[in-house]
Amino acid sequence: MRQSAYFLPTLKEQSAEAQIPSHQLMLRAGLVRQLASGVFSFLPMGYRVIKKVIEILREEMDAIGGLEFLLPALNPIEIWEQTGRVEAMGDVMFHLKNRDGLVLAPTHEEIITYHARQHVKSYRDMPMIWYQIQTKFRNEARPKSGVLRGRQFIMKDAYSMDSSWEGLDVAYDKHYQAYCNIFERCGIKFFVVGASSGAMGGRQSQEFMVESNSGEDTCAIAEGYSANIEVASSAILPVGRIDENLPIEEFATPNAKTIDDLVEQFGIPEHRCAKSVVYIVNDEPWLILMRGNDELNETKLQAIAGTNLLRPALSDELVEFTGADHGSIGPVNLKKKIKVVADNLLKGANSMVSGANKDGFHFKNIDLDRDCKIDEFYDLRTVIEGEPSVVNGEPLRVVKAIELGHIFKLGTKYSDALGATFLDSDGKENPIIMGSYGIGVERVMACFIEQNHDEKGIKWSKALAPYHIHLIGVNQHKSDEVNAACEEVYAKLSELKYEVLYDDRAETAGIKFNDADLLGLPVQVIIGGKNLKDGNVEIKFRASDEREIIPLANLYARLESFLK
RNA sequence: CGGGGUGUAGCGCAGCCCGGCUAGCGCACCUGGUUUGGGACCAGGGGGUCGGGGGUUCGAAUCCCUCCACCCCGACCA
Repeated sequence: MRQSAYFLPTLKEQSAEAQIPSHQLMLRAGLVRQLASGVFSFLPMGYRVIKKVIEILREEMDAIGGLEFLLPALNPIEIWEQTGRVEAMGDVMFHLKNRDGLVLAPTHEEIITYHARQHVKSYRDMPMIWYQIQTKFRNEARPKSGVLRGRQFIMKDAYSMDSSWEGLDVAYDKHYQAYCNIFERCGIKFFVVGASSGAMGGRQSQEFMVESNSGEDTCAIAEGYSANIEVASSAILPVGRIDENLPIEEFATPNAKTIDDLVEQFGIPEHRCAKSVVYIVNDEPWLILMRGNDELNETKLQAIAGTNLLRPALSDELVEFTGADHGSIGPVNLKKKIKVVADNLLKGANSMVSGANKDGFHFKNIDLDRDCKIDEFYDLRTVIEGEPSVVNGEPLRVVKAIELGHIFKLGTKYSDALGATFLDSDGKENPIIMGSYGIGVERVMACFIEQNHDEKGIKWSKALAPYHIHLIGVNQHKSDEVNAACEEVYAKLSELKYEVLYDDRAETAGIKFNDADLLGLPVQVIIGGKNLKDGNVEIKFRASDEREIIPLANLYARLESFLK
């Protein structure tokens, strides 16, 4: 492709709008332009990268037996009502204003299940893997970070259908391996974490993550262990018992509202404090007891409660249920009998301090076994950097990460809701057992750039590069010899089927070099009078920024050995 | 949805607080000339509803009201 006839609007100056490297570089290198908040146009060069990503996705999905569909973004709302997800999605789902009964699909479990119900009627019809690479619409409350969180984006979404749970395990493992292949082929460094299934429903799920300060997720990782902070646990020791088990005693704490206050004013060790919070879970109050200043992990609470309809109680609710306001709540002498759950670290603990359910007072010497009734114990806390890993005690690192892909064992949530059943070999009707697997296409592109750039621009891998070779004529419009050599090399490279971008513009050398480094094609072939008079050309490898000056005659062999 | 910020030529910005001649600068663009291996130089030129609406004023990019868009932090997030 001749650059003189191409549309590649590179920018010398940086827009203040773009805050993260991938967003800045996608704008500067002429790959994308923003049309509205969370909505991007892909320009020809950027779309070539998208197509490279898509082709890798397609090859790897086909390799595990996936069948490619193209499902509509416009969906009848009735199907979504049958699975209860109109409510679950809430504002995230786009609804049309001038046509009742249609929504824009944020994902496609419902539609896949709908078609499966029509045609997958026997255990002999499975296993099946159906996938598509298609545009999703999500009305994000706050789009951000360029294409990383958009209101419209391309997703590779796949769905497995099996007649047995063992079959689901097989399909899940196939996707796990396919995803590893995909990200390795793209040249992205990633890790996999155990994750929460969120509102998707289902059992096991894992996320494919890229460590990045631009990420919105937080993960705890150590050798042999990695988990989303939403589900991560650690081997930190329980509070336990001390020998001196004194009788429970009330004491005045007029100026202590927080655990920190108790620690400061009364010298109580932080881990001997039990913090109480009240949540309204499905309209039912739960008192939740946590150690010291441990943070309640709401995602874990949602998983335990089996609902995401929960919220912290309001002040007047606190008084109604416990008898006290914030800062004086505890598990002993609750005004009303409400459900009490506690973090595992508090199991069997004694000599604890907690609120007395009377404003301005706390109890000390609480023995959780003796003085109050805890209904259930769960892992409810959010892990903290440095805590020992449950695998081998190594300290956990807590890092920010971008979610690139997510695989779920859905189970029968959607097949149950939509009545997608099959007959097994005994002639018995069963719901189809499903899995769901997604990769954000733009995120793959952005994550690659996050990991592969320098101050001058992008450093594309061969797999994702929009073109492989950047042929640069240095002042070729002033030299017939240079121009002739460029034209000859361009013709030859085209004949050899290389993907070559030929910068034949009448621009100065500096502009061409800087544009080339910004765009970041893997190899630059630089033809100028300086070297050409000795029969040489220069090649520059963008990833390493190494240069070689070689005889023109050797160019093709050198390129073949590099790009092979 | 709460908090903060921004909106002036295609892009990046100044001017606004403290109202006042024809609204500026850099880049880009057009014409002519000189240059030519890391974002050249000279000369000339085109391009503006100062985000929209309303108000105050002799006079508004500038002050007030209101709406909108975009960015950032938080909440939320399959």
